[in-house]
Amino acid sequence: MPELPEVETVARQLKPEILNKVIKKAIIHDTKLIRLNVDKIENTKIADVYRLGKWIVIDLVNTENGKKQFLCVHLRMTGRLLVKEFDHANMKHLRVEFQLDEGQFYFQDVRRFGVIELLDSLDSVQPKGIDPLSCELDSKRLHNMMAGTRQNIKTWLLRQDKLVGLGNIYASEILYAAKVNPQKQAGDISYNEAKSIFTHTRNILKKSIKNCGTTFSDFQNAKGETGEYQKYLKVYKREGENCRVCGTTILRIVQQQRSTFYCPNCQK
DNA sequence: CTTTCAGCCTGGGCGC
DNA sequence: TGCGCCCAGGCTGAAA
Repeated sequence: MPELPEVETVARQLKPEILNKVIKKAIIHDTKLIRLNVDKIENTKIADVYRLGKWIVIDLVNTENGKKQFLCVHLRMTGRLLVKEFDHANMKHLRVEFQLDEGQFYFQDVRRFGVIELLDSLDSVQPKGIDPLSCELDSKRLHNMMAGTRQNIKTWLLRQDKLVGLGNIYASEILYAAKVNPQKQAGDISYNEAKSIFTHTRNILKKSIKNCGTTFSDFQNAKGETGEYQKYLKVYKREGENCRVCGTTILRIVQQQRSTFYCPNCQK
């Protein structure tokens, strides 16, 4: 599922392919995407491409009047932003195509959870939480943020108003690496545990970005390729298999309507 | 204020 | 072969 490393991968790959090109036309194939105002996007030059939380932001400048706009894309579950050439006949679930002065890019989404909209301001997509890769975050701040909350730590890690960018895969992987039981209350996390969670969050996200993210079934990067980080997953989707450290059977539990995978021996 | 939870959406996999 | 059912999960908005 697109979490921080997958979104970062798409933004990084997309940028050199479309930077400084001009959007000539957008064709919407899915009427659910009414928030995208097609007329206003014509003749806008792509000034930048980057990640903001789990959003991909494309800065646009109108070539006629200089007006700035932001094309914001949230992949949610199955969304893809693709720049590769397409055989249109085989292009299932194509939602929007953007025709450039040179080439094109596409938004494809099987399950239609994805969001794509043209905004005058970034206010509505500005993350409330802190980016885990930001230099503003450290162990002490993370520990302070958890103080007083009764939610379990796994659910807390998914809160985008606290940390931006973690999803179900990395939350399980981080807690396994940090040897913290996912059912523990966030408010009961010790400083040393918070420190371990902080360190492993950074390391896991960075390693996943290096490997172009995780692909379980749907994720593809901007060039239509899968990620590689699934090779390194220790607990996610490994229910019933053995822990690679101690051999104990990996468990699956449900927290907040979401699967959590963990080793009951390593994570006490 | 905090925390919980149904619903959105589709395709794949399973049991019968 | 096909039908019904369950599962995957990021996020919103309403309820508790």
